[in-house]
Amino acid sequence: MPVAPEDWQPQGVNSLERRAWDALRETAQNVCVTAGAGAGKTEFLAQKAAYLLQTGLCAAPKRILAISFKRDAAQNLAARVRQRCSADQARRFHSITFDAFTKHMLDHFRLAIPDAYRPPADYSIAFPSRRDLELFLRRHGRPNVSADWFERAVARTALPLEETVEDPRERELLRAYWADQYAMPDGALVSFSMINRLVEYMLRSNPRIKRALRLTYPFVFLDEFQDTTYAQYSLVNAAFRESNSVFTAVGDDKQKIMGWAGAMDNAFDEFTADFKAVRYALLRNWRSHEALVTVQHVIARRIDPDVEEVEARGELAVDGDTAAIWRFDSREQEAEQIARWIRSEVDGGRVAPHDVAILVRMRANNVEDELAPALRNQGLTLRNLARNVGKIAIQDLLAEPLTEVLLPLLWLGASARNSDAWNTTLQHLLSLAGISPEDETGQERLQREIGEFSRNLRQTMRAQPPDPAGADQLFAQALDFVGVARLRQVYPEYRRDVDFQRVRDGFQILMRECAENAADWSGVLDRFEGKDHVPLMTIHKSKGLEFHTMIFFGLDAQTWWSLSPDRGEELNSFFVAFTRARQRAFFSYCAERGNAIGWLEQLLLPAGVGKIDGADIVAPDA
DNA sequence: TCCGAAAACTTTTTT
DNA sequence: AGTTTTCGGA
Repeated sequence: MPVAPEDWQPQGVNSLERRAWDALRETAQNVCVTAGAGAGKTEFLAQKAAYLLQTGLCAAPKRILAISFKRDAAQNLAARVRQRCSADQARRFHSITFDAFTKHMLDHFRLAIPDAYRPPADYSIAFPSRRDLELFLRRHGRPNVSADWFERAVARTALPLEETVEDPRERELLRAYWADQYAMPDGALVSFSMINRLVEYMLRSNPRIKRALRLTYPFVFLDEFQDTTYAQYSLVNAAFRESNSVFTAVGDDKQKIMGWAGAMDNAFDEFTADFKAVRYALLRNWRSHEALVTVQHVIARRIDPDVEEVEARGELAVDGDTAAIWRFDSREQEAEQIARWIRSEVDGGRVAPHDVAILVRMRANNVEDELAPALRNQGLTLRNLARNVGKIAIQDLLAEPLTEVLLPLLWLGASARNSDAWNTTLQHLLSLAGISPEDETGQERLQREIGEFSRNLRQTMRAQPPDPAGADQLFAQALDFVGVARLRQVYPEYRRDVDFQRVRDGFQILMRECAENAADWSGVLDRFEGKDHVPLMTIHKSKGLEFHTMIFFGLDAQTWWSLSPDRGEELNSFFVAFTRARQRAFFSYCAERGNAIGWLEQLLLPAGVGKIDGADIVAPDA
């Protein structure tokens, strides 16, 4: 039974701020919501979805389409809506990545693509490397064309090329590229840029499909809107411009750090103009406490002089400095003192190692070499999330479906009565085996199988103390139980051998590493997940995350060569780093590498950020 | 094999 | 802007 809109109350939270409430109830016009760091962007979208679904404003069979860029963002949003709504309602909330959405459209309406550009049904997804593009350009006698430029040209140029490209040489080159990709020896290879162009073309040339899409989705959410590329925006235009579908675009211009990768310069302004959107800015920060928010505001104002002040809703829960610049003489001292500081914080019971994130601007691998030994001396482990195990980064591996399936399964062996692991495993295997929630005998059979398997696993683990060979054995056992063939059938990203092997090898390598000198198997799995490790990552990877304490490593002019007061995006990435902190934000630099950035210091020091001699952050014999 | 110059690279997601 | 890799000539 739908709730009347005026009676609807937010689900699972006490209240919404005034602006969020207004933006939520705006269902007749497009809205553009600026949600700064910690403003509760995902929560806002989940509440708006609940509002639309529960009031019948979006009544069955109509659906909400929510588009995110990253898989985890799409999954988080979907999970929150599932918590807030009935299963029936949540089923009409489609939270999906941009690329998954376009690929579904392509697969569903492939036959509607005009002959000249229609890919074969059995195409594979390509991730063309710079090298691939250079090889193509060389093959076609255009070695002087830059691969970067060409990549963007493919992404930017609308189809059909015969009508949209004026320069005949450029047209011929792009046409040759499409032809080449379709005629690869192992079958057609299509990149997501190409899929985007195909779907945009398909929608432009098929008013009926466009109409059906618009009728299916009267409400569309766009997450992290500041990172939209021109190609994605043109697809949104082709699909929904001047339609009755109502948009809710959410993001923060101050956190735009993907411009170099093709994000639009001014996505919010263009969207506001093209879609006649009403703008709202959320004014609360639920993540950080007041002292940090005050400093954040100083940086925010430098990015955008018109930015409104934000109300801090985080609670201060630490003594002493909450923001400071740490100055060191040498690299050695910098690494050693930071390690000792973390050690003393952990010993003092103020943080766990994984609450302290070390952020860098770039080259996390080099920083790992510098910091890891110093941390090891203090009995701490640094986890560089960008590090490759085999051919995959640890951070990516942890988000892979293979990991999501295998890890809970292994936990069943390593810990007794782990109900979380049991439920997750059951869910995964039910869907892998295609057993429906109504099929009780099927469910029971599967539960018995899982029970038997976990007993076997526990036996193996008891018989075999952790070591790399044992890790291999357990991994093989778990993978065998799940079934490689079934896994690869259900997850299309594993269809090609190279793609599956990359993930499988990465898992095996990391598990083997974690099994070395571990006390027991649950310790191995803890390590695998990064429990009690100090995370190290780039600012870009930290986007969307939060940490109790953030240490930014390398606030020197050398690391930030391109940072100047008027180079917007670099200041944005500094802002992103700062706003990851719930309680404390520290910035380190050392004289050996270069001075701290003068103008940035001048910005931070009057805002109450102290400059501290690195020798003083923790006593030498502490 | 060595040297110096030139070029490349840095920040990344996606089934 | 600085570091690393590649390349050409000896």
